[in-house]
Amino acid sequence: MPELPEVETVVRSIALLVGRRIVSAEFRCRRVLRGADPGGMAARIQGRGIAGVRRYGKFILVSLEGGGYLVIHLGMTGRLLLGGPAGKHTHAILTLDRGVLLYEDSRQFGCIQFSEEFPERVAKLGPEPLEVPFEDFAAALKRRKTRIKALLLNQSFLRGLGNIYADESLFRAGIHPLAVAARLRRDRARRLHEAIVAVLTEAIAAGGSSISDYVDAYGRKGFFQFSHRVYQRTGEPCVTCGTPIRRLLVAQRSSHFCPKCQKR
DNA sequence: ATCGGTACCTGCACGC
DNA sequence: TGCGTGCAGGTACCGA
Repeated sequence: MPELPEVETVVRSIALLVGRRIVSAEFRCRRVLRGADPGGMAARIQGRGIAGVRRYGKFILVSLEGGGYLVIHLGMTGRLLLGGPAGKHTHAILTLDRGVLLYEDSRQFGCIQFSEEFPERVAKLGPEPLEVPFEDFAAALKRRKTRIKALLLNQSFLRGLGNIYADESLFRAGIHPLAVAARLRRDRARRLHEAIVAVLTEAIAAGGSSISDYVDAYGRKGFFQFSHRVYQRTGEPCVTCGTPIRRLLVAQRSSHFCPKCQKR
């Protein structure tokens, strides 16, 4: 679910947590702690103030007063909610000096971890797609022989794109998902760079895409799903030429494209 | 060093 | 009503 625009929307919706204090913490699921001890982790964050909330690709870093970070990834079905009753898939409850923050994740692909240092996993990510200069992007493309769709999903290439926005960007750039990255000519790389920026910017403005269960911290859905041109539109007519949208597997992920507008 | 494939979970839509 | 199948915004890990 949550790709860069959704995570950005969540981060903006919890920005008001800065300055509040974590009074107590409860962790109910070892899996989303990646094996850490629930009690020990709660003890380390209880009583600490929240100094900042930032997004790095699809990661959320909550920096704590006195040092250290809560490192949160929403996986496929993760949610951060301000208030509301805890449910079957509530794995973490942070009680604040004002309000409560819940972490829910039905598939448990996401995680919450505590790190004293800036986390290695985040440091290793590629550049932000909305910030990377075109020359850097083009040079990185040239070095990769993999298929462009797989590369766009690779977080060490760019951080934050997922299946929806990779497909939507490739459509807007007129590039076939199986095109080899290193063989893209400069003008096509330029179109792709511009398409990524445009798609992500529009999606953030729309509050992200709510396919099934994505909501922000107030439970509000996004509405960029109404602007998808190819993602999960298999068989429907291309908005540009009317050709039925096709689906194929690339790197084990569904890829949606127009066979006429996106030539190999 | 890079790849493609598989595993990890739960829930839902669908056909029978 | 229930059961089997396939699919879903994600990453980590394996062997080639």
